[in-house]
Amino acid sequence: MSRDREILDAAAALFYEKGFHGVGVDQIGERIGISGPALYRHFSGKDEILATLLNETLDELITAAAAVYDDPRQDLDRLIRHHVEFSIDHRHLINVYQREVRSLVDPWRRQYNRRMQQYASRWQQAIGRSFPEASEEHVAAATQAAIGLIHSVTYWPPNVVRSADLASFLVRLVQDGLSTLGRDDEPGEATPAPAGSQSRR
Amino acid sequence: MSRDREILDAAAALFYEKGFHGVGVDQIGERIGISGPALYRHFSGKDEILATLLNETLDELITAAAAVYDDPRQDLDRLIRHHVEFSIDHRHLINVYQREVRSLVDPWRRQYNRRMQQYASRWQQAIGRSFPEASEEHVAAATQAAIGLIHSVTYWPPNVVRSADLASFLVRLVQDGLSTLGRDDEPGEATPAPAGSQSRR
DNA sequence: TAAATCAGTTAACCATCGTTCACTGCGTGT
DNA sequence: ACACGCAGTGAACGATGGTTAACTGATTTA
Repeated sequence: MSRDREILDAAAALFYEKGFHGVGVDQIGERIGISGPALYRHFSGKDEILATLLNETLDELITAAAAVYDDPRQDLDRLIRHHVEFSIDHRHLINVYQREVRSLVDPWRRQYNRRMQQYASRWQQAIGRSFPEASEEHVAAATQAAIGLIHSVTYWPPNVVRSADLASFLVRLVQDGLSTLGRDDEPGEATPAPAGSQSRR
Repeated sequence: MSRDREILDAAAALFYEKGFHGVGVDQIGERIGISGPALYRHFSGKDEILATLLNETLDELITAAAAVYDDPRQDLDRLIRHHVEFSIDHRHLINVYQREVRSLVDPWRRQYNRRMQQYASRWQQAIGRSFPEASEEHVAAATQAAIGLIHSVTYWPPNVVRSADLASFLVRLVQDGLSTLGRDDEPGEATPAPAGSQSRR
């Protein structure tokens, strides 16, 4: 395995444990047997390590989201399943991404937000096509909700994650949540349950 | 408003923007007009500020989750709605909580994890009672998923958050997602695929 | 064989950060 | 009037972190 990869993996693991600002370059080096400033032979600095890490994740997500079937539902299902599996397999990468995008500095930050938005709009398209009657607003919200739900798996306690059919279960959860968009029961109270639960607003 | 409150609010806003380790005590003080070490007249240190912040959040969540109706579904709905509204109203607190629990140091950390687990098991109880046929494993996973989905709202882009019925929409999303637990279609493919939407090309 | 590049090392630099210290007004109670 | 505690201040300290510099040994290249 190349040194660059070793460094990236070690950094990913440490960022996951202590956060970007909570980890020093010495610790990153120590984990792979080299120490301290040797990292600067491979990266321009700590910032670039984080940026590379996040860009790699986005690369994979975006390319996997590119293929488009004819049937929108089939397409959406594919999107969901891939994102679920990726998020389970790369728990700490997704987790680092969520917590540390704000730690990116400005050369990379702008480009990053652009690409993330691009990925999100892929989702939004797939969801919008699958539920044509849903309002633009609801589709946008559902998009964020779906991705957010999947990402949340990176915060779950480990004993809950150790479940054989976790991936399939998560996929179904997302699908059933999204099915809200198919039912247009806009007016009235959302809760099917009997009266008693009061709602403000 | 008391000084303590001012400090806590300023810290919450800054932690939300730059993360716990990305913010200095000087910046916190500066935001409310005092500067630097004046904070130490009110808190024992930066750590205590974070701990107080997170404890406050948990206090409200736990006390609100205490009330128990007779009907489990009604109870669950109440839980969902409160958590949704709280998460929307206190976006940055929830966000800070998610990203920075690991930044807590050991006096507080242990106590905190215990309380959070307590809150999660309230949810798990409510969900388990509402869907008695679901397996323990699935109930645990669904609990994490529901909470995670709601928390994800704190990462959404602001323009998506600005939606009038966001709260109700989120509640419905969670309810519909959880309804997966009611259907025990373990074997076979998950996709229900009602042929209501065809792609026109 | 000699030169150049690569991938490390240790030491040092400078900035920043959390925290402590000595000190200062300012109300308040006696 | 006077002592006292509260809530500030600025300066200083020790630790740590990211980065740079000078140097070294092995491997590749001319």
